[in-house]
Amino acid sequence: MTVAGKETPRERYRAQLRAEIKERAWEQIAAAGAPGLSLNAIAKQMGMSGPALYRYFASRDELITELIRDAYRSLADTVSAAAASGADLAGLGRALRTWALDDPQRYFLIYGTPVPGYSAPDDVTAIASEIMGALLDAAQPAGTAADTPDAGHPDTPLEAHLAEHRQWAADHPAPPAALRRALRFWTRLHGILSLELAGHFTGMGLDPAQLYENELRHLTP
Amino acid sequence: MTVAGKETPRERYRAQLRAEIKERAWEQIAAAGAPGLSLNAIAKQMGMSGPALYRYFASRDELITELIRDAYRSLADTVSAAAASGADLAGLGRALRTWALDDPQRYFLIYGTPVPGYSAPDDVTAIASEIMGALLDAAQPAGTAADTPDAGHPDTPLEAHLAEHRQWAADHPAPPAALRRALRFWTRLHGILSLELAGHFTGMGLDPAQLYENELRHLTP
DNA sequence: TGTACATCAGTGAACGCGCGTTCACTGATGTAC
DNA sequence: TGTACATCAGTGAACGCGCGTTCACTGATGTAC
Repeated sequence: MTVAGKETPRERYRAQLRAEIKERAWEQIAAAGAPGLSLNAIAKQMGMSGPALYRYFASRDELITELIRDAYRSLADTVSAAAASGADLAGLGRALRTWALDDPQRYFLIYGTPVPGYSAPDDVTAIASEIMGALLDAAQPAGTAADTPDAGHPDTPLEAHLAEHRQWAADHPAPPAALRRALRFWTRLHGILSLELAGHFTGMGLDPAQLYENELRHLTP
Repeated sequence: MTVAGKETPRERYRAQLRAEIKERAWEQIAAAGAPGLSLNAIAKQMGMSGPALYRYFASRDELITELIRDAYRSLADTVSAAAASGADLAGLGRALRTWALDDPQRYFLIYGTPVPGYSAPDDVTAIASEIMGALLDAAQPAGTAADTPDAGHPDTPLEAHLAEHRQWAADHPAPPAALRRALRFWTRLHGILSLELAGHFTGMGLDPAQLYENELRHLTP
């Protein structure tokens, strides 16, 4: 960071202000959810007039799109960092939960209720498969059949399906069993996590941490 | 239905119009998501003026609250009906998916991104535990230790936790293993389902139905 | 069966608000000679 | 080092819009005698 290089003071200031706008945007989203995001409200909170923000973002939609991108990026970095530090699947799972609890609305911006008309920018699919790639790296060593002769051969219809469509993991060359493991890891943890973040377990009097840890312990099969 | 009884024509008309307002509300939610729900827009679509709706709902919030209640009720009825017709856990799972696919935004109104300030009305927790009760009924016969002498004794910390806090299932007297099974059933299927409804699998080129069926097949452990 | 009254559905005007966005303009900051 | 010009951040007024909600009122429907 702080490469400075060709960065003029004006560019630095621009980047700084863009960053502050995003920060305030995240605060607003945390306080009222993404649909309540308002450029005018952000401007007011920053002590400037509404139209001023249009120097930094072409429209409200562009700002939201950027926030979504940043959310994906942040999650990918978190997962990759955990994987790089030698964490196993369970470790990645804990990193995921920590990241989600850190800002629930950021999690929901990625995995929450979709807005019927809107669809995420194309380039986030690349980041999404980067995330799945990190999961696959961690799923592989412990993969059920990773070191058996048949490692590359699917033994269930689902594994066959997954092996045929590998775009979601940027054509990662993991054995089918690992593909299945990684995907199941993701869907199961998302199940508990999204219910936790929405407060459903609290309403039921249950401890989400215990449910989550228990699910982590049963990832192998 | 059609009990008529003491129902005056005026009451009948009122009930009918209330129902039509709700129908239009669901259409709007399906088209633009819950945050885009507007009383004025509903009125316009029904060919009447905005203020007219205030004869039927005290406020926008009251309408939404009612829709949430109806969504819970509809899901509870669906699950109960499946259970009553002798479906096993997998059968309930398929009923759940059918119900969700029938109106994704209705599913998200219950299980989707929470609005930071808002909390669901108190009485829906009763319906929520009715749902869990139906799951437990179906989870019990096939419960791992349902007919062993130790049926009532938890054999994991999680089962102990679940057995101590049974409010979420209206104090249903199921053995701990069944509690764990039912809860896991719910969180895992919700994981796949919510990702499917949000379109994440489509973006990945995967077939949600196969993932779902595969997960259903692995519910026993 | 007919009249007098009460109930209630629906209207139209109005209030106050906040939204996204555009536009012409001021004033400060940087660049070129 | 100083002047002339271009760049660009930010302002304030304005546009058009839709929102939730209130209020006084009209007109139809039901009720009581």
